[in-house]
Amino acid sequence: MDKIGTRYDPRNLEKKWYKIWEEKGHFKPSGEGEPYTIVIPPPNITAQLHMGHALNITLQDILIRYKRMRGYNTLWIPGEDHAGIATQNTVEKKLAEEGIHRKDMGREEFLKKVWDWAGEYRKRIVEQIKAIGASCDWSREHFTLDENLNKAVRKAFVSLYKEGYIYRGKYIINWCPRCGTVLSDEEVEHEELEGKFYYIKYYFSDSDKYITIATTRPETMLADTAVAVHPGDDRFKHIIGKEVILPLMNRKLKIIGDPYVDPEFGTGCLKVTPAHDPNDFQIGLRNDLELIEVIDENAKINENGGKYAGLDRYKAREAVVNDLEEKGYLEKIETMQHSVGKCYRCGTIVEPSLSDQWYVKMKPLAERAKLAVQSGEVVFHPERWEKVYIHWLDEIRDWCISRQLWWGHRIPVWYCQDCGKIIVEEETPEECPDCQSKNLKQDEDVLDTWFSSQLWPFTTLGWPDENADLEKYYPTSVLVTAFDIIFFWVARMIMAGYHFKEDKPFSDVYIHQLIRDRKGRKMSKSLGNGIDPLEVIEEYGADPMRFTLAILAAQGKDIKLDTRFIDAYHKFANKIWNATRFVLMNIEDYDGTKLSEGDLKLEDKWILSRLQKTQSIVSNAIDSYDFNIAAKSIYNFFWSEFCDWYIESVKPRLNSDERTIVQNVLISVLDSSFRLLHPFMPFITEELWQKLDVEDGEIIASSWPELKKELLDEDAEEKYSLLMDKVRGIRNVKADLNIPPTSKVQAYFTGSNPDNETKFLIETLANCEVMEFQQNKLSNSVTAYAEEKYTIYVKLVEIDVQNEIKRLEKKLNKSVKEVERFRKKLSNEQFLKNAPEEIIEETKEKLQDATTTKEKLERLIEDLK
RNA sequence: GGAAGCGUAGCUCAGCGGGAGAGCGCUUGCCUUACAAGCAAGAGGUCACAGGUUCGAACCCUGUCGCUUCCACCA
Repeated sequence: MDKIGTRYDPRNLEKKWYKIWEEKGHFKPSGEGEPYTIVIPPPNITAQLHMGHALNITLQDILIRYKRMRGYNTLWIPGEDHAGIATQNTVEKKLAEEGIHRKDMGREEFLKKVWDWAGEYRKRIVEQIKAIGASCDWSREHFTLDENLNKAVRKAFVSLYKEGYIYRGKYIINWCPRCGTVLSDEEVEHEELEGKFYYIKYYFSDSDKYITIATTRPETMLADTAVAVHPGDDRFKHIIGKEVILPLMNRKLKIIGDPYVDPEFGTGCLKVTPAHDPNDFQIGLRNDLELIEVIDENAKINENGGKYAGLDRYKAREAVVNDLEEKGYLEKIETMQHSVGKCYRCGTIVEPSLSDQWYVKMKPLAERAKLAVQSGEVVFHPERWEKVYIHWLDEIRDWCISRQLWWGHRIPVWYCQDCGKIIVEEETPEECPDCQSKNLKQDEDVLDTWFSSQLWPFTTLGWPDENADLEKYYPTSVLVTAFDIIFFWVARMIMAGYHFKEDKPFSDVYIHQLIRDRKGRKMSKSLGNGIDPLEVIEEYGADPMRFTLAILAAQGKDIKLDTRFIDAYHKFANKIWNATRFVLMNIEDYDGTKLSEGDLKLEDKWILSRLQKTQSIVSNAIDSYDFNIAAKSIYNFFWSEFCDWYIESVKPRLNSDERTIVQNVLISVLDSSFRLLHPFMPFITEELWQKLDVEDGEIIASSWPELKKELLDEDAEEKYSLLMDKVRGIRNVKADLNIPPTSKVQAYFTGSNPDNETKFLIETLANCEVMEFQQNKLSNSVTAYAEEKYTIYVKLVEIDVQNEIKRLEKKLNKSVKEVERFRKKLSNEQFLKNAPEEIIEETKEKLQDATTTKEKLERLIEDLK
């Protein structure tokens, strides 16, 4: 038997075991049993692994390891996401440091650079995922920009196009001037900011009267093509059809009536800028207004902006406001709160602009996805996220899928340069089918990253090729993710699953929390409040980190993480280590003799019964995604019941002829505990299980403990629990009287004398001598501890009688209150009439017990006095 | 403007109809030969507030206040 050190040191053992598991092929599906499949939410290659990933990966790994041990044919497919904008930004930034712009090097050269970079970072993030212990099948690793994914993306695009879901059109889009691309509505984050509300006079063309219009973006007035009022607004009805002169630009604007205008807001008059505001664009369509663009793709005023051309949008705002003021057009400026859209990748304020983009019609796809959740085909855990999901689907708008980037799946669309034909095909066309021209040009844009991500649950299984894997593992079992990507990803996967595979992509969606710092703030680089999982693993080990995350994974909305917690569960790992050390030291001579009927003592029956119950709780909890309950339950069982009570109970027997029996139970409980703990703490359990040497192979591939009903023993549990009370009673007296635990006291129990087994245990655990009961009286050498079922007299050398009276009176006080409460309850006729029989019985018993205790205490105090 | 979640011990949170729980922190006593990263014993709570339902409410309902978040085109 190998010896182990006194301290748990995760450093070497984690890397060692990960390598062995992988080499032995334990991460691959066994090929037998019912399939249980998870596809990993592919982390962005730009991301440094953070605690959110750690939580996400830990929970998936718990499920996979648990199911693997339960005999499922488990498959966990790993992979990474190419993260279009984020990656391109990162590489561009790097190039900028060398003074290079991507346009200088050209598309091909730039992409080569990105691929190099991506290769490096993919490796890095894979290493980080492995460090957490993720038991995924690396032979099936995928990348969202892989060739087979590209094939899938092209097929998806072309079929959606041919079925009429994909269209191209010129609409107002969210433009990020920093990233130089369009963003989908979901990629815009809104933030409430304090802004200014400018009131501007627009004079009528035929009089010296004017109307006042309020706006937060005066620079866009350069592109105004109308003024709108509500058609039912009595104040303005009569001016509809008249014209005003646009200040600074001296353009004539027609006043139109449009129901969009809210008479209550601002002045009730709205300047209409169809090319730079989504609502104004709609008004423009309804009223056939001219579109004038004044802001270019770099957020600068273009040549249509007259003297302001070339100015940045904010500089232009200043200039416009100055001029307005100077020329007397500015009535007043107020401050107001309004929400501003920002790019979710770089934080730049987005510019609504007119642009030609590709869209997916979402309404028809959303219907099926909605039904899936309403009918229970796909179930969210916790359930409340279903509302969020359904609501989004109800309000869904078309999805802008083109991006003006280079890093991504290029749109499979070609334009004939001669006849203008648009060709949408999976394979690059040779010539134009209409005019046979070979002068074709592929669309410059790429697809939104989420367009490929939505196909992830089946592209990772080989789609669009039909194959055995797809047949066997689709639909997958569960998707584990955080709520922040329900719209981006979860909903779209469900839509895509039904559309392309005619089946759901997964049965369950488990939504976990976001990790925040201990003050509840987002972890971010700029705040410097991040906790780096790799540093945590380095300092505490992956196992304690995993256990911490699992035990904190209750159903709230975020986890406020503090390294204090990790420290606590690091101590738990150390406890496991040392308990094992103790057992190993005591089983060196174990001869392999199995137990036979009748060998077991009370404490053996008790711990084995407790173990069965713990097993049930852990299994049920994992089955229902209650990771915290599972972790807590095994923690309590192991530390408190096994270490603090069982091991302590059993120490003397290890030096007796019962040694073999105890060895048996120790090994058996430890073995099962390791198995129950393995999904949570894979490394330490593997290491120690090997030392225990109960079975060949690795624990990762061993079986989950079966519930042994014959070991459930309510009698033993009750008896042992009473014994625990008695032990606590004696310890209590000793502690209250400052008697060192090492000093042995004599204890007498009222009622029947404890049997030998119990007597022995009490003596062991409370360090006392249990004496044959005799009629005691309290005195300056005898004190007592009273409970309803017994009284313990403790014999000592000398006692401070006054202190002792105080101590007992304090207890008495509690008893009196209890008696009162139960008595009152039982004298309530309504209670007796309505409460269930068993509750009434229970209450009666409680009153009886409390009364007994109270009377005993009164007598004891009387004795002392 | 809608919607959701949360307010329980000093801190972080669990419990979610029948005697207030955990970890950390705190107090006291212990180097009891697995572990001082430990053992034992404690102190500490009108379960945000106000109503209601119930024999009984931290738990269910309504409202109020506070914190957080999501959605929404109010210029």
